Amino acid sequence: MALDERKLEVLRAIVEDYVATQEPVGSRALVERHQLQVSPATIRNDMAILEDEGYIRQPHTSAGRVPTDRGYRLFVDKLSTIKPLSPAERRAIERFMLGAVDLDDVVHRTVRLLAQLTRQVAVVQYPSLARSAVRHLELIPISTTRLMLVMITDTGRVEQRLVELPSPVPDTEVNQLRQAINEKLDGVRLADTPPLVQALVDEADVRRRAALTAISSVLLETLVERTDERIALAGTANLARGALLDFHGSLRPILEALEEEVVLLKLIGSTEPDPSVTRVLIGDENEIEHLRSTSVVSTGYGPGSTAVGGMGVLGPTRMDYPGTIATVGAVARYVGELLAQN
Amino acid sequence: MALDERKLEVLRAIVEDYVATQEPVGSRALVERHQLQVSPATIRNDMAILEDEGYIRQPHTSAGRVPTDRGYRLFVDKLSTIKPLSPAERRAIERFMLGAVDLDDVVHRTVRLLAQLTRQVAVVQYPSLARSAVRHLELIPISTTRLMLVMITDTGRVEQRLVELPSPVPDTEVNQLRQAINEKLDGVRLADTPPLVQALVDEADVRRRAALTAISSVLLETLVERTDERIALAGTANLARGALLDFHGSLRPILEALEEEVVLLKLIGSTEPDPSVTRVLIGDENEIEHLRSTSVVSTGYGPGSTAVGGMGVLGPTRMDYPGTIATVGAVARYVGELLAQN
DNA sequence: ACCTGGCACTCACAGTTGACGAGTGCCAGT
DNA sequence: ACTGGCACTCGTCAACTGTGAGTGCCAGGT
Repeated sequence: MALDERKLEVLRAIVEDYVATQEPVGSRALVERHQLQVSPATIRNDMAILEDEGYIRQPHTSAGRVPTDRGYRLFVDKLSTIKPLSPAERRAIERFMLGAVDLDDVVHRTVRLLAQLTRQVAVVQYPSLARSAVRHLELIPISTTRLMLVMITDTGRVEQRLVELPSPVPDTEVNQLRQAINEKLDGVRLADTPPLVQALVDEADVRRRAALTAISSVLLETLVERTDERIALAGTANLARGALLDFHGSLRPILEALEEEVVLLKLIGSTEPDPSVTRVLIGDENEIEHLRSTSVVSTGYGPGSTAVGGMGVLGPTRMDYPGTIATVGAVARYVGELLAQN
Repeated sequence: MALDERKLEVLRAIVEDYVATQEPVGSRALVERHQLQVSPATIRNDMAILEDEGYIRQPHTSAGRVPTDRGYRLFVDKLSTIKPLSPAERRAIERFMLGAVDLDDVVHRTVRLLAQLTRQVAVVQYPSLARSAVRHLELIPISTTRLMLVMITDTGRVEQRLVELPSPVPDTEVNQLRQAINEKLDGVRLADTPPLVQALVDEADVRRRAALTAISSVLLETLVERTDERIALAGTANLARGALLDFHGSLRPILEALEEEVVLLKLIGSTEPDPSVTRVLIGDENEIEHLRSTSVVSTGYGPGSTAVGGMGVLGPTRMDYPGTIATVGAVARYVGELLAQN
């Protein structure tokens, strides 16, 4: 069932007006605000068809029309052109990100920037450990039977764990362990480390074996197996803006969902390896029940052409899709470049 | 103006009932639910006096009475006894905190635990760098002109910064630098490091001076001067629970205030060095304008008898003060013990 | 085949009214 | 010093009404 040119134009007009005004839009208002060269009655007929097809609906008789999730989907896929960022926005991105001192700082600034630019809730996943490679492993003696294991990845993440040694190990021995471990693991992607770590333990002479076993179990258990994904969140206050209309008043379930890191990861964690793709999930399409009244725009980011993490924003289905998509994409690209510089 | 015994009892009853039911409480309900051996009319007289003194007020004529901020203050200071935690709660604390792998994990678990137990918004400050001491400084060569500076503190915080060297430095030299720095700074409280760092630079022979200058400036600028306080937040969904009644509907300003780390630090950042003191800020007493309709219960925590950071919860002025105070105190003590073990 | 003006119809919304009841303050009596 | 009684206030709720926006449909025009 193909919709003719004008009906599509009507749908676009409805989406744009509704997003802007937040009020159901009627046939008269439509012909007035857009240059549709026909009468309201004609538009009404088109609207009736659009409603039959499920693209728009009436909140109640004698109200204007509102886009359905399906309508937004068609709009996003076929009717919208991506808005280029304004120079002011470009400058905002650079100014905001300048002077970040470490990865934590980068992630925090990014998430706040996104929230501010889109005026929505922003989510940024830290570079995934699973997709990072080891840059360096450091062993720092804390006492004779305790080591601090510090792992630095190529994406700038630094993780540290305390290792309890079964028996005292002298400093010189620690140095040798460090060297051995680094020789084996340097540059290896975390997901590929398990067999190498195992080999390290197996090949070690008896003297070192106990210590290496302790270290390797900490390494494998808390850094490799437990996919320790971290998340930063900002802009929840933006949810409260149109809460009454957008979420019929109850922010609670949404705020609750946002506190579950697992949920957030599902939303923006990129299964998509290509960071140049931006995904849009509209209302219903969302798997998480409590977020059925929201839309999510997300993408991956990374120093090269493969994503190491995801980021995105979440807002009411009634959102400015073209603008949001452009902003999320631009910020992700910028962060990717920033990461590439280290 | 001293209030006699019964009037205080009436105030306590009003606070308790109002906190429980969230509805203005009238004289009849009061005599029915509490064993005040007098008639409603008598209570009404007492109430009139309590109202004159500013401890309670009427939302409108012909409604019951509601405590004022001043009334809550009197209640907290004089009328409430601290509820001991239930065994279930004690067990919850232990179960929840067990198996934390690093400081990040401890802080995250703590803040979620607090939010869950009190059913309010919880805030936890990371151990303040300013109050921590250096346990170890590590220099990790990334390339010949780049070092990763990793600082580990006695409170378990690990911070890392990239240092750009003006000229290449060989690995052996890096080892000597590391040793020199650690000898000088090990165990020193961060606040006391600047003169020592300066001395290090001054005493260094010319060969090392350039590298040391680079390192010291990163150290001083981003770790010592910039009081890099970090904060974890959880339980914002709890705000939405009674939002309509407690905050006349607008969560927005509160959520906004909670996104400002500076604001949160003011709230719970302990100026109080003694972690056994629990502070309560009620409504008006709060400095931050947008949080005038909330109360904050906070305390310091630390491995010993001085606080290294603060934690607390924020909720509507109508909150269960005795329970909240007890919970915050218990969690803070538990975390303190946990930190002492490292 | 498509568009248009006209018209009857629907229905949310806002404002009004009145009954109800919770709660008070006051006073006279014990 | 407390109590019962009583008049009074005022918010809440439900029922009712008028208004206007917006629709669907139809008959007529191009």
